[in-house]
Amino acid sequence: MSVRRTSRLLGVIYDAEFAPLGLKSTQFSLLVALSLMDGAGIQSLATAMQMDRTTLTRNLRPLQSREWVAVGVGDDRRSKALHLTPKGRALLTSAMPAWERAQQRVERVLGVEGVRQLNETLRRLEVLVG
Amino acid sequence: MSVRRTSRLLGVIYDAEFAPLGLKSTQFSLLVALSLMDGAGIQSLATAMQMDRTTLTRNLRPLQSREWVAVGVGDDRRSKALHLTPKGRALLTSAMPAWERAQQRVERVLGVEGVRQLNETLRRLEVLVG
DNA sequence: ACAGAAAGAGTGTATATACACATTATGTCC
DNA sequence: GGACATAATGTGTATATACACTCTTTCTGT
Repeated sequence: MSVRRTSRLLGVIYDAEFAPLGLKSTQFSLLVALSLMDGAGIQSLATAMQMDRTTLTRNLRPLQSREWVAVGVGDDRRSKALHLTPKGRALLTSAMPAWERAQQRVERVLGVEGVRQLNETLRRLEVLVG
Repeated sequence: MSVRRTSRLLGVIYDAEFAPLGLKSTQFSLLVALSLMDGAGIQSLATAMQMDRTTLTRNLRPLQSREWVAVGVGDDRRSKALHLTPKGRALLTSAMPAWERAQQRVERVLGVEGVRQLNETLRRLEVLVG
């Protein structure tokens, strides 16, 4: 349960930096992923982010209504083609400093080695779940 | 975001063990806390678990409807007195082996040292927020 | 004793998460 | 080329999370 609690606490740290932009940490990570996978469908993006497909569908909604993300029809008409809008790209750019600040707050406490260990732990757990 | 993903992954691991009991990992941790703080009010339990008061209020609902937790009026009539029911206590007992199994699955992957490091990392992050 | 501050808790609203089931488009096998 | 499997998504439902606002009860200063 410690991890769960920590997840909540970290959410607070990042959200505090993002709040002035009307952005949440989960939304930020989604926008980052999208900037790296422009045109991707829902399933492939969900897989890349290791989150449930239906969760992603719903997380996209606030991003659509704020016009940060555009959802088109894919070549395969079953699928969607997700794109950052210019507005979304601009927001992401302006959010980077906030992200940096939060990141540095965490790194100052854990140290570079601590962050590395955390990621190593995460990788091992991923094996466990598949 | 690593911590957030780790939190989700661990949730999956524990929930898989608890599922046959109709129990979720968040609910388990709430029942454990309550077994240690019988008669506590909402604010004090929320503080102990480092979660938002209003979140706790709502997390109690499914536990009440399943009759695992009873909510009475406190001496101070503004406050509530939270208690595990006999049914809740029995469930908690029967859930312990499932918790052990999940715990061991994690330990087998991370090692005792890995688990120690993870807890150390989490402790440091708490300082950052708390 | 009474007015106002403060404490304990609930509700409205919005987001995040995921399982089971439904829908629609595509591919495959005779 | 049509029946059937499969793939990409969406929806219904339930839980988890938290901020802003409200309500009720208790305390406190005079």
